[in-house]
Amino acid sequence: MTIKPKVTIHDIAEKLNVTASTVSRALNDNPRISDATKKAVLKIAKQLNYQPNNIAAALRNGKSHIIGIIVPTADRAFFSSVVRGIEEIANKINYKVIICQSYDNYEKEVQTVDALLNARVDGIIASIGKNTENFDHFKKAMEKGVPLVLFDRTTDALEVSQIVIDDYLGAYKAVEHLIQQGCTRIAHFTSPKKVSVFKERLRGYLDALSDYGIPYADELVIKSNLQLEDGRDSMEQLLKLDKLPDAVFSASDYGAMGAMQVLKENNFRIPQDVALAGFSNDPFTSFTDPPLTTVDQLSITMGKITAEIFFEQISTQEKRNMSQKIILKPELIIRKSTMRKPMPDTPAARQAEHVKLANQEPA
Amino acid sequence: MTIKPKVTIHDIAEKLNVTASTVSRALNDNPRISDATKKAVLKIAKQLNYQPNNIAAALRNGKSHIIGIIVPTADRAFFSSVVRGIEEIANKINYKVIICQSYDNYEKEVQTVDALLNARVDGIIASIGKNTENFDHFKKAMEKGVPLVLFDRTTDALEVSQIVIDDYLGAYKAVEHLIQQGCTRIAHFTSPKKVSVFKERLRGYLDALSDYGIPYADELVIKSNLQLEDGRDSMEQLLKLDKLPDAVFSASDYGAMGAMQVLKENNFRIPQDVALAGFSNDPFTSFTDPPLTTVDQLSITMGKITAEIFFEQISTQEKRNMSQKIILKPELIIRKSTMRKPMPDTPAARQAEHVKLANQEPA
DNA sequence: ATTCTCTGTTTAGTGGTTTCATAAAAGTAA
DNA sequence: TTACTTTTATGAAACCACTAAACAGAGAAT
Repeated sequence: MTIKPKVTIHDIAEKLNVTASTVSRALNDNPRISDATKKAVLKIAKQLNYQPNNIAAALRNGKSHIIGIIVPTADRAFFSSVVRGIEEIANKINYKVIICQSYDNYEKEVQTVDALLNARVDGIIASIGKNTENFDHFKKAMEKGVPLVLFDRTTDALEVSQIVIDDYLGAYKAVEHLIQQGCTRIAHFTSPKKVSVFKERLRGYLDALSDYGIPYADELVIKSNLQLEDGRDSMEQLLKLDKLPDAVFSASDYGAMGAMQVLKENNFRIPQDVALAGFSNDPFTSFTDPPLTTVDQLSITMGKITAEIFFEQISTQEKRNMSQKIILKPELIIRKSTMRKPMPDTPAARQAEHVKLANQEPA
Repeated sequence: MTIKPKVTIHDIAEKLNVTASTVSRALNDNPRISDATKKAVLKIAKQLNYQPNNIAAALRNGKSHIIGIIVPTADRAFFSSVVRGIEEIANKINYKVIICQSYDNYEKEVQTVDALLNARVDGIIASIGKNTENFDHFKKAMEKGVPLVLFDRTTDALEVSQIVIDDYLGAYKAVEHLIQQGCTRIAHFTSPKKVSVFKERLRGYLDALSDYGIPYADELVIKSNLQLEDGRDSMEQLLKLDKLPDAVFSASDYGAMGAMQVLKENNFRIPQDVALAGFSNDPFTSFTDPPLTTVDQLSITMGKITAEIFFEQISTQEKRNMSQKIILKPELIIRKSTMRKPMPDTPAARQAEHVKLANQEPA
């Protein structure tokens, strides 16, 4: 493979006996250049196989046309969907996205923000790590004039736009649904971490119980990391109670899945003996048996809206310092794991019977 | 938010009464600068809140320390895992990754390569789109001296390093396992597309049958897009046959899942009546009932190896033009959907009984 | 006295973009 | 037609922030 020599606008200029500035203007379709010259430049550019150098332009313009995304990990369904949504919007207006993973590690997150500032990204879109309690690194970005937008895992400690879903409402809807299905002893799996999403889901759970006059029982709220194993452990703990729950609302789908496994291993019927609901609408939830009722987080939508808000903000100078909080309404996806009563024949009910996933093809 | 003024190495230089080059060297820990000067520079840099400008350095050095990744879509489990693996390695050596989606669209893929060349990425890692049959855009990148490495969806038409899994072997293993479980009429779901992975899986299926003396039956090989719905349709088609199959090996997990749904709706027992195996080890496969036997594609490993090969290649001049093809051995994940005979008590068997997913936490 | 070594400076890029200047062409008013 | 203004099309040079090759001066070693 012979590497072809690099060609710059100066090479084009030389060929045409004009200056580099003329070539630059011609390539940028500047109205002050005659059509004839533009055509000639374009022709030679093609002929010489000219490749623009964005880096040089970025240095001069102070804009890289690149934005940084920070997520805890790139391969979790929710985050990869958001990333997909962001890239989709960014791509349309010729922006590129750098993706960085914080692994929920505070130091890594700090370093990442710094690395993105070094790279001179035009802005940062982030979902804050689970262990982050100090936000100086994000403040630093803002002080440097780098716009910041947060999604899902956000904080009110920063004056920035945030896009979140209403975790409280999602949880409330789920628990309300369980109550309407006749459940009266509803357990809840939550996290001990100080992450707002879990606190909100707990609040939704508590309020729904209280609104429907169902007494709160301390032993029914179990804290864990909400992974599959934790869900199993939590369910086993519940099975040791004198009075068994007749429903479990887990703040995560994985937790609910662990509970489902243990229930089935112990020959409980779902939902007749114990109804089960999760949170996130992870792709796997539609494939369990029974399919798992869960709360959809509108991940792709969240990515697109996040990107739209972001670009709106960086495009107009006035909006640069405006911060807005967008709260998406999550959707309760009712599936068989909670259907103790026959559903009325609504579109939603039919949908619940026959679930399919979009946009998933084999590799 | 008041935006602080930008500070450059010149500002630091001025403060210390040295030149910018001295500052530059000091910051890069160049041995020609005395420790005293280095310390002084570092101190002032910190004091002035200096932020290095990678773009200027990139322009000067001709290296951006950014690599581009092109995948069909970023939110498919397999690809997001690979991306995760690549980012992980890249991050360790201070490289950033730009992620781009081709949506399996040829024109988009061509544009994307061009955009990455404009961005002056130090290399490109790509998985080729399903509809791409001309590779000139990749050749162009190589001609410009931008290293290219392909993974999973690759082509032999380019002289580049490729990292793939042995689809043939994976399929062979799956079918062999079905045969060993006593299945003799094994159907196969495949794709009509000219993508090598599916052709290889088909070849593995055929060879396993032939090696074990099982006759090939044309009506048992069904072509489709391999999505969930396609799997359902294909299974329904199979159920209309006079002689039903006693196993289905689908070239995709979604296809297998569709089949599982239809079989359960028709009260067939899995695996006793029909055994089921998929391909990809998508996260959902461990949560179906019964859990689905499938072929693991080692996605994170593939990402890491791809990144390692890539960086090895760009770091040493001699290796730049060396292309190697790495074929990973896929692993057959045996789960209940194919276990018609009791398993011997091996570690693998115990693992199949009790599956858990790593690194999956709630959002 | 000569040659190194150490530490820094000078200078010249890197590839575009943009401000300011300018020559030629075109338009306008007397 | 002449004199003056305006417009059009382009050039020259500065600039963005950093880096590296070539060069230089002081003190140490030979």
